[in-house]
Amino acid sequence: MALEHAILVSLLEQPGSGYELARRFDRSIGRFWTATHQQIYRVLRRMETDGWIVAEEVAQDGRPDKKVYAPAAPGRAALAAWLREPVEPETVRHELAVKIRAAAFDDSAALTSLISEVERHRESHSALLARYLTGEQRDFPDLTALDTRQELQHVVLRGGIEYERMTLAWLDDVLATLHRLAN
Amino acid sequence: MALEHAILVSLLEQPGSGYELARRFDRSIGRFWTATHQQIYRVLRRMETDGWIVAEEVAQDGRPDKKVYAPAAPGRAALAAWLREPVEPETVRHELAVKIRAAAFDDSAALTSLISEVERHRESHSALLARYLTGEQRDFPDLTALDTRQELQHVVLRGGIEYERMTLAWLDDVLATLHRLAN
DNA sequence: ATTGCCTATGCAACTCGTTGCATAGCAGGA
DNA sequence: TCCTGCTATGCAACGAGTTGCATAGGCAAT
Repeated sequence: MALEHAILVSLLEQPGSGYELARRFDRSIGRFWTATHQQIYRVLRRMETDGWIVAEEVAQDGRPDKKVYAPAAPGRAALAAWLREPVEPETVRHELAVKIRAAAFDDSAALTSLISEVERHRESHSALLARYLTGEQRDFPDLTALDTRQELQHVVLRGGIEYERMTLAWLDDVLATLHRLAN
Repeated sequence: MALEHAILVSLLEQPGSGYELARRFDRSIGRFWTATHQQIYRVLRRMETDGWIVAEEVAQDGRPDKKVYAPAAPGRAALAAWLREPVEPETVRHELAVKIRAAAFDDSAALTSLISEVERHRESHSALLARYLTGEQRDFPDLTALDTRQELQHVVLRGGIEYERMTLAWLDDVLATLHRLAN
Protein backbone atom coordinates (compact mmCIF):
# COMPACT_ATOMS: atom_id res chain seq x y z
CA MET A 1 0.00 0.00 0.00
CA ALA A 2 1.31 3.39 -0.90
CA LEU A 3 -1.62 5.79 -0.72
CA GLU A 4 -0.36 6.97 2.65
CA HIS A 5 3.06 7.51 1.19
CA ALA A 6 1.79 9.30 -1.87
CA ILE A 7 -0.16 11.61 0.43
CA LEU A 8 2.91 12.21 2.57
CA VAL A 9 4.97 13.17 -0.46
CA SER A 10 2.26 15.51 -1.66
CA LEU A 11 2.00 17.13 1.79
CA LEU A 12 5.78 17.48 2.02
CA GLU A 13 5.81 19.25 -1.31
CA GLN A 14 2.92 21.44 -0.16
CA PRO A 15 0.64 21.14 2.90
CA GLY A 16 -3.06 21.02 2.07
CA SER A 17 -6.55 19.85 2.94
CA GLY A 18 -8.22 16.61 1.95
CA TYR A 19 -10.11 18.41 -0.73
CA GLU A 20 -6.97 19.92 -2.18
CA LEU A 21 -5.23 16.54 -2.14
CA ALA A 22 -8.16 14.99 -3.98
CA ARG A 23 -7.79 17.61 -6.70
CA ARG A 24 -4.05 17.08 -6.93
CA PHE A 25 -4.54 13.34 -7.30
CA ASP A 26 -7.31 13.83 -9.76
CA ARG A 27 -6.27 16.64 -11.98
CA SER A 28 -2.77 17.76 -11.16
CA ILE A 29 0.33 17.33 -13.17
CA GLY A 30 2.26 14.21 -12.38
CA ARG A 31 -0.79 11.98 -12.00
CA PHE A 32 1.29 9.13 -10.68
CA TRP A 33 -1.49 7.88 -8.45
CA THR A 34 -5.29 7.92 -8.31
CA ALA A 35 -7.61 8.16 -5.30
CA THR A 36 -11.11 9.41 -4.55
CA HIS A 37 -11.88 11.95 -1.87
CA GLN A 38 -13.44 9.22 0.28
CA GLN A 39 -10.24 7.24 0.39
CA ILE A 40 -8.20 10.35 1.04
CA TYR A 41 -10.33 11.58 3.95
CA ARG A 42 -10.31 8.13 5.54
CA VAL A 43 -6.57 7.71 5.22
CA LEU A 44 -5.93 11.27 6.45
CA ARG A 45 -7.91 10.52 9.60
CA ARG A 46 -5.92 7.37 10.22
CA MET A 47 -2.64 9.15 9.55
CA GLU A 48 -3.59 11.89 11.98
CA THR A 49 -4.50 9.31 14.64
CA ASP A 50 -1.14 7.63 14.09
CA GLY A 51 0.65 10.95 14.43
CA TRP A 52 2.01 10.90 10.88
CA ILE A 53 0.47 14.27 10.09
CA VAL A 54 -0.85 17.25 12.03
CA ALA A 55 -3.94 19.25 11.16
CA GLU A 56 -4.56 22.93 11.42
CA GLU A 57 -8.08 24.34 11.17
CA VAL A 58 -8.14 27.20 8.70
CA ALA A 59 -11.13 29.55 8.64
CA GLN A 60 -11.99 30.93 5.24
CA ASP A 61 -14.55 33.48 4.18
CA GLY A 62 -16.83 32.89 1.27
CA ARG A 63 -16.21 29.16 1.56
CA PRO A 64 -16.24 26.40 4.19
CA ASP A 65 -13.45 26.07 6.71
CA LYS A 66 -10.80 23.49 5.96
CA LYS A 67 -8.30 21.34 7.76
CA VAL A 68 -4.80 21.82 6.41
CA TYR A 69 -2.52 18.86 7.02
CA ALA A 70 1.26 18.82 7.24
CA PRO A 71 3.63 15.89 7.80
CA ALA A 72 4.97 15.29 11.31
CA ALA A 73 8.24 13.60 12.32
CA PRO A 74 6.74 10.05 12.61
CA GLY A 75 5.29 10.46 9.13
CA ARG A 76 8.66 11.46 7.73
CA ALA A 77 10.23 8.47 9.47
CA ALA A 78 7.60 6.13 8.02
CA LEU A 79 8.26 7.53 4.57
CA ALA A 80 11.98 7.04 4.98
CA ALA A 81 11.45 3.42 6.05
CA TRP A 82 9.14 2.80 3.10
CA LEU A 83 11.68 4.31 0.72
CA ARG A 84 14.15 1.62 1.73
CA GLU A 85 11.71 -1.23 1.11
CA PRO A 86 11.69 -2.94 -2.28
CA VAL A 87 9.34 -1.48 -4.89
CA GLU A 88 6.41 -3.63 -5.88
CA PRO A 89 5.75 -4.10 -9.58
CA GLU A 90 3.27 -1.70 -11.12
CA THR A 91 -0.23 -3.07 -11.43
CA VAL A 92 -1.44 -2.96 -14.98
CA ARG A 93 -5.16 -2.75 -15.56
CA HIS A 94 -5.74 -1.87 -19.14
CA GLU A 95 -9.44 -2.27 -19.78
CA LEU A 96 -9.15 -1.12 -23.37
CA ALA A 97 -6.74 -3.95 -24.13
CA VAL A 98 -9.25 -6.46 -22.75
CA LYS A 99 -11.95 -4.95 -24.95
CA ILE A 100 -9.79 -5.08 -28.04
CA ARG A 101 -9.18 -8.78 -27.58
CA ALA A 102 -12.85 -9.29 -26.71
CA ALA A 103 -13.89 -7.72 -30.02
CA ALA A 104 -12.67 -10.85 -31.80
CA PHE A 105 -15.64 -12.70 -30.33
CA ASP A 106 -18.37 -10.27 -31.30
CA ASP A 107 -19.86 -8.97 -34.55
CA SER A 108 -18.60 -6.06 -36.63
CA ALA A 109 -20.98 -3.60 -34.92
CA ALA A 110 -18.85 -4.15 -31.82
CA LEU A 111 -15.77 -3.20 -33.82
CA THR A 112 -17.43 0.05 -34.87
CA SER A 113 -18.44 0.94 -31.34
CA LEU A 114 -14.95 0.09 -30.19
CA ILE A 115 -13.50 2.49 -32.72
CA SER A 116 -15.40 5.42 -31.23
CA GLU A 117 -14.36 4.31 -27.76
CA VAL A 118 -10.73 4.32 -28.81
CA GLU A 119 -11.17 7.73 -30.39
CA ARG A 120 -12.59 9.16 -27.16
CA HIS A 121 -9.75 7.55 -25.25
CA ARG A 122 -7.29 9.08 -27.68
CA GLU A 123 -8.70 12.52 -27.14
CA SER A 124 -8.43 12.31 -23.38
CA HIS A 125 -4.80 11.19 -23.61
CA SER A 126 -4.12 13.98 -26.04
CA ALA A 127 -5.64 16.50 -23.62
CA LEU A 128 -3.59 15.11 -20.75
CA LEU A 129 -0.39 15.37 -22.77
CA ALA A 130 -1.22 18.99 -23.58
CA ARG A 131 -1.78 19.69 -19.89
CA TYR A 132 1.52 18.06 -18.98
CA LEU A 133 3.32 20.18 -21.56
CA THR A 134 1.78 23.49 -20.49
CA GLY A 135 2.43 22.54 -16.87
CA GLU A 136 6.03 21.82 -17.73
CA GLN A 137 6.44 25.26 -19.27
CA ARG A 138 4.78 26.89 -16.29
CA ASP A 139 6.59 25.00 -13.51
CA PHE A 140 9.96 24.44 -15.13
CA PRO A 141 10.64 27.51 -17.29
CA ASP A 142 14.40 27.15 -16.94
CA LEU A 143 15.51 23.51 -17.14
CA THR A 144 19.15 24.45 -16.53
CA ALA A 145 18.48 25.77 -13.02
CA LEU A 146 16.61 23.12 -11.06
CA ASP A 147 17.21 22.10 -7.47
CA THR A 148 17.07 18.45 -6.38
CA ARG A 149 13.38 18.45 -5.68
CA GLN A 150 12.55 19.98 -9.03
CA GLU A 151 14.91 17.62 -10.84
CA LEU A 152 13.06 14.67 -9.32
CA GLN A 153 9.64 16.14 -10.05
CA HIS A 154 10.71 16.81 -13.60
CA VAL A 155 11.99 13.32 -14.28
CA VAL A 156 8.63 11.96 -13.11
CA LEU A 157 6.84 14.44 -15.34
CA ARG A 158 9.02 13.37 -18.27
CA GLY A 159 7.81 9.84 -17.60
CA GLY A 160 4.21 11.02 -17.77
CA ILE A 161 4.85 12.87 -21.01
CA GLU A 162 6.57 9.90 -22.62
CA TYR A 163 3.83 7.58 -21.43
CA GLU A 164 1.17 9.77 -23.05
CA ARG A 165 3.14 10.07 -26.28
CA MET A 166 3.63 6.33 -26.47
CA THR A 167 -0.05 5.73 -25.68
CA LEU A 168 -1.17 8.14 -28.40
CA ALA A 169 1.03 6.41 -30.96
CA TRP A 170 -0.34 3.04 -29.88
CA LEU A 171 -3.94 4.23 -30.04
CA ASP A 172 -3.31 5.40 -33.59
CA ASP A 173 -1.98 1.96 -34.35
CA VAL A 174 -5.10 0.43 -32.78
CA LEU A 175 -7.37 2.70 -34.81
CA ALA A 176 -5.63 1.83 -38.05
CA THR A 177 -5.92 -1.86 -37.24
CA LEU A 178 -9.60 -1.62 -36.32
CA HIS A 179 -10.39 0.32 -39.49
CA ARG A 180 -8.61 -2.28 -41.55
CA LEU A 181 -10.58 -5.09 -39.90
CA ALA A 182 -13.92 -3.27 -40.19
CA ASN A 183 -13.70 -3.26 -43.99
CA MET B 1 -15.08 -4.19 -12.86
CA ALA B 2 -13.54 -6.14 -15.62
CA LEU B 3 -11.93 -9.21 -14.06
CA GLU B 4 -14.92 -11.29 -15.12
CA HIS B 5 -14.61 -9.95 -18.62
CA ALA B 6 -10.89 -10.50 -18.80
CA ILE B 7 -11.48 -14.09 -17.69
CA LEU B 8 -14.19 -14.54 -20.31
CA VAL B 9 -11.89 -13.31 -23.06
CA SER B 10 -9.14 -15.61 -21.89
CA LEU B 11 -11.53 -18.59 -21.80
CA LEU B 12 -12.90 -17.74 -25.24
CA GLU B 13 -9.38 -17.73 -26.61
CA GLN B 14 -8.68 -21.00 -24.82
CA PRO B 15 -10.70 -22.87 -22.16
CA GLY B 16 -8.76 -23.60 -18.98
CA SER B 17 -8.74 -24.17 -15.24
CA GLY B 18 -8.41 -21.58 -12.51
CA TYR B 19 -4.80 -22.52 -12.08
CA GLU B 20 -4.07 -22.09 -15.76
CA LEU B 21 -5.85 -18.74 -15.79
CA ALA B 22 -3.78 -17.58 -12.86
CA ARG B 23 -0.63 -18.43 -14.79
CA ARG B 24 -1.87 -16.64 -17.89
CA PHE B 25 -2.65 -13.54 -15.89
CA ASP B 26 0.62 -13.76 -14.10
CA ARG B 27 3.19 -14.73 -16.61
CA SER B 28 1.67 -14.91 -20.03
CA ILE B 29 2.25 -12.64 -22.94
CA GLY B 30 -0.16 -9.78 -23.15
CA ARG B 31 -0.22 -9.13 -19.42
CA PHE B 32 -3.03 -6.64 -19.74
CA TRP B 33 -4.50 -7.49 -16.37
CA THR B 34 -3.32 -8.82 -13.03
CA ALA B 35 -5.09 -11.12 -10.58
CA THR B 36 -4.16 -13.63 -7.91
CA HIS B 37 -5.41 -17.20 -7.86
CA GLN B 38 -7.70 -16.37 -4.95
CA GLN B 39 -9.53 -13.74 -6.92
CA ILE B 40 -9.73 -15.97 -9.95
CA TYR B 41 -11.15 -18.98 -8.11
CA ARG B 42 -13.73 -16.82 -6.37
CA VAL B 43 -14.85 -15.09 -9.55
CA LEU B 44 -14.93 -18.40 -11.44
CA ARG B 45 -17.29 -19.86 -8.84
CA ARG B 46 -19.58 -16.85 -9.13
CA MET B 47 -19.49 -16.95 -12.91
CA GLU B 48 -20.38 -20.64 -12.86
CA THR B 49 -23.31 -19.97 -10.48
CA ASP B 50 -24.51 -17.22 -12.80
CA GLY B 51 -24.27 -19.53 -15.78
CA TRP B 52 -21.63 -17.47 -17.55
CA ILE B 53 -19.28 -20.42 -17.81
CA VAL B 54 -19.54 -24.21 -17.62
CA ALA B 55 -17.05 -26.47 -15.90
CA GLU B 56 -15.82 -29.88 -16.92
CA GLU B 57 -13.94 -32.09 -14.47
CA VAL B 58 -10.78 -33.39 -16.07
CA ALA B 59 -8.91 -36.26 -14.46
CA GLN B 60 -5.17 -36.20 -14.91
CA ASP B 61 -2.51 -38.67 -13.92
CA GLY B 62 0.62 -37.65 -12.15
CA ARG B 63 -1.12 -34.47 -11.02
CA PRO B 64 -4.37 -33.36 -9.33
CA ASP B 65 -7.65 -33.29 -11.23
CA LYS B 66 -8.73 -29.95 -12.57
CA LYS B 67 -11.90 -28.14 -13.55
CA VAL B 68 -11.71 -26.77 -17.07
CA TYR B 69 -14.02 -23.85 -17.69
CA ALA B 70 -15.50 -22.68 -20.97
CA PRO B 71 -17.77 -19.70 -21.69
CA ALA B 72 -21.52 -20.32 -22.03
CA ALA B 73 -24.06 -18.28 -23.99
CA PRO B 74 -25.02 -15.96 -21.07
CA GLY B 75 -21.34 -15.21 -20.56
CA ARG B 76 -20.90 -14.32 -24.18
CA ALA B 77 -23.97 -12.07 -23.96
CA ALA B 78 -22.60 -10.36 -20.86
CA LEU B 79 -19.31 -9.77 -22.63
CA ALA B 80 -21.11 -8.28 -25.64
CA ALA B 81 -23.07 -5.92 -23.38
CA TRP B 82 -19.90 -4.86 -21.58
CA LEU B 83 -18.14 -4.23 -24.87
CA ARG B 84 -20.78 -1.62 -25.69
CA GLU B 85 -20.35 0.24 -22.41
CA PRO B 86 -17.93 3.17 -22.22
CA VAL B 87 -14.35 2.33 -21.23
CA GLU B 88 -13.18 3.63 -17.90
CA PRO B 89 -9.83 5.43 -17.76
CA GLU B 90 -6.83 3.27 -16.88
CA THR B 91 -5.85 3.41 -13.25
CA VAL B 92 -2.26 4.46 -12.85
CA ARG B 93 -0.40 3.30 -9.76
CA HIS B 94 3.22 3.97 -10.25
CA GLU B 95 4.90 3.35 -6.94
CA LEU B 96 8.35 4.06 -8.31
CA ALA B 97 7.27 7.56 -9.32
CA VAL B 98 6.08 8.21 -5.76
CA LYS B 99 9.42 7.02 -4.42
CA ILE B 100 11.37 9.20 -6.80
CA ARG B 101 9.55 12.30 -5.62
CA ALA B 102 9.85 11.10 -2.02
CA ALA B 103 13.63 10.91 -2.36
CA ALA B 104 13.75 14.72 -2.36
CA PHE B 105 12.85 14.63 1.33
CA ASP B 106 15.41 12.12 2.48
CA ASP B 107 19.20 11.95 2.66
CA SER B 108 21.59 10.88 -0.07
CA ALA B 109 21.70 7.30 1.23
CA ALA B 110 18.08 7.10 0.12
CA LEU B 111 19.13 8.22 -3.35
CA THR B 112 21.68 5.43 -3.50
CA SER B 113 19.21 2.78 -2.40
CA LEU B 114 16.71 4.13 -4.90
CA ILE B 115 19.27 3.73 -7.66
CA SER B 116 19.55 0.01 -7.02
CA GLU B 117 15.78 -0.25 -6.86
CA VAL B 118 15.47 1.41 -10.23
CA GLU B 119 18.14 -0.89 -11.63
CA ARG B 120 16.26 -3.96 -10.45
CA HIS B 121 13.09 -2.54 -11.93
CA ARG B 122 14.89 -1.92 -15.18
CA GLU B 123 16.03 -5.50 -15.36
CA SER B 124 12.56 -6.89 -14.85
CA HIS B 125 11.15 -4.66 -17.58
CA SER B 126 13.99 -5.68 -19.83
CA ALA B 127 13.20 -9.35 -19.18
CA LEU B 128 9.52 -8.79 -19.87
CA LEU B 129 10.31 -7.06 -23.16
CA ALA B 130 12.49 -10.00 -24.15
CA ARG B 131 9.65 -12.40 -23.31
CA TYR B 132 7.20 -10.36 -25.36
CA LEU B 133 9.55 -10.38 -28.32
CA THR B 134 10.22 -14.13 -28.23
CA GLY B 135 6.50 -14.71 -27.76
CA GLU B 136 5.82 -12.56 -30.78
CA GLN B 137 8.17 -14.62 -32.90
CA ARG B 138 6.64 -17.85 -31.64
CA ASP B 139 2.95 -16.89 -31.92
CA PHE B 140 3.06 -14.60 -34.93
CA PRO B 141 5.75 -15.98 -37.24
CA ASP B 142 4.05 -14.58 -40.34
CA LEU B 143 2.67 -11.09 -39.77
CA THR B 144 1.20 -10.93 -43.27
CA ALA B 145 -1.23 -13.80 -42.65
CA LEU B 146 -3.19 -13.08 -39.49
CA ASP B 147 -6.89 -13.63 -38.95
CA THR B 148 -9.03 -11.10 -37.04
CA ARG B 149 -8.39 -12.62 -33.66
CA GLN B 150 -4.65 -12.69 -34.18
CA GLU B 151 -4.65 -9.15 -35.54
CA LEU B 152 -6.32 -7.97 -32.34
CA GLN B 153 -4.04 -10.02 -30.11
CA HIS B 154 -1.06 -8.67 -31.96
CA VAL B 155 -2.06 -5.01 -31.68
CA VAL B 156 -2.40 -5.49 -27.91
CA LEU B 157 0.99 -7.17 -27.82
CA ARG B 158 2.48 -4.26 -29.77
CA GLY B 159 1.13 -2.01 -27.04
CA GLY B 160 2.89 -4.10 -24.41
CA ILE B 161 6.14 -4.02 -26.35
CA GLU B 162 6.00 -0.26 -26.85
CA TYR B 163 5.13 0.24 -23.20
CA GLU B 164 8.18 -1.74 -22.12
CA ARG B 165 10.46 0.08 -24.54
CA MET B 166 9.21 3.45 -23.36
CA THR B 167 9.57 2.39 -19.73
CA LEU B 168 13.14 1.20 -20.28
CA ALA B 169 14.08 4.51 -21.89
CA TRP B 170 12.49 6.39 -19.01
CA LEU B 171 14.23 4.26 -16.39
CA ASP B 172 17.54 5.06 -18.08
CA ASP B 173 16.61 8.72 -17.86
CA VAL B 174 15.78 8.26 -14.17
CA LEU B 175 19.09 6.51 -13.52
CA ALA B 176 21.06 9.25 -15.24
CA THR B 177 19.23 11.87 -13.21
CA LEU B 178 19.74 10.04 -9.92
CA HIS B 179 23.44 9.55 -10.62
CA ARG B 180 23.80 13.23 -11.41
CA LEU B 181 22.08 14.18 -8.15
CA ALA B 182 24.07 11.68 -6.07
CA ASN B 183 27.34 13.42 -6.92
C1' DA C 1 14.93 -39.39 4.08
C1' DT C 2 14.15 -34.85 3.79
C1' DT C 3 13.63 -30.67 1.58
C1' DG C 4 11.80 -27.92 -1.81
C1' DC C 5 9.03 -27.02 -5.83
C1' DC C 6 4.95 -27.75 -8.96
C1' DT C 7 0.03 -28.65 -9.87
C1' DA C 8 -4.57 -27.73 -8.16
C1' DT C 9 -8.19 -25.81 -5.24
C1' DG C 10 -9.98 -23.58 -1.42
C1' DC C 11 -11.28 -20.98 3.46
C1' DA C 12 -11.03 -17.01 6.57
C1' DA C 13 -9.91 -12.59 7.81
C1' DC C 14 -8.65 -8.44 6.62
C1' DT C 15 -7.75 -4.07 4.13
C1' DC C 16 -8.50 -1.28 0.06
C1' DG C 17 -11.45 1.03 -3.08
C1' DT C 18 -16.03 2.47 -4.98
C1' DT C 19 -20.75 4.24 -4.96
C1' DG C 20 -24.50 6.57 -3.25
C1' DC C 21 -25.92 9.76 -0.25
C1' DA C 22 -25.87 13.90 3.07
C1' DT C 23 -24.81 18.52 4.73
C1' DA C 24 -24.03 23.41 4.03
C1' DG C 25 -22.89 27.99 2.52
C1' DC C 26 -21.73 30.73 -1.50
C1' DA C 27 -21.61 32.23 -6.49
C1' DG C 28 -23.37 32.75 -11.10
C1' DG C 29 -26.51 32.29 -14.80
C1' DA C 30 -31.40 31.44 -17.10
C1' DT D 1 -36.15 32.19 -8.45
C1' DC D 2 -34.53 28.05 -9.26
C1' DC D 3 -30.96 25.36 -10.88
C1' DT D 4 -26.35 24.24 -11.34
C1' DG D 5 -21.82 23.98 -9.69
C1' DC D 6 -17.89 24.75 -6.46
C1' DT D 7 -15.66 24.23 -1.86
C1' DA D 8 -15.32 21.16 2.06
C1' DT D 9 -16.09 17.08 4.86
C1' DG D 10 -18.14 12.94 6.09
C1' DC D 11 -21.19 8.21 6.86
C1' DA D 12 -22.71 3.64 5.39
C1' DA D 13 -22.69 -0.26 2.61
C1' DC D 14 -20.77 -2.93 -0.55
C1' DG D 15 -17.52 -5.09 -3.71
C1' DA D 16 -12.63 -5.82 -5.00
C1' DG D 17 -8.19 -7.33 -3.77
C1' DT D 18 -4.54 -9.14 -0.49
C1' DT D 19 -2.40 -12.22 2.90
C1' DG D 20 -1.85 -16.17 5.47
C1' DC D 21 -2.91 -20.63 5.79
C1' DA D 22 -4.42 -25.53 4.51
C1' DT D 23 -4.67 -29.79 1.83
C1' DA D 24 -2.64 -33.26 -1.10
C1' DG D 25 -0.12 -35.99 -4.36
C1' DG D 26 3.91 -36.15 -7.45
C1' DC D 27 8.67 -35.04 -8.89
C1' DA D 28 13.55 -34.12 -8.52
C1' DA D 29 17.64 -33.31 -6.24
C1' DT D 30 20.74 -33.60 -2.05
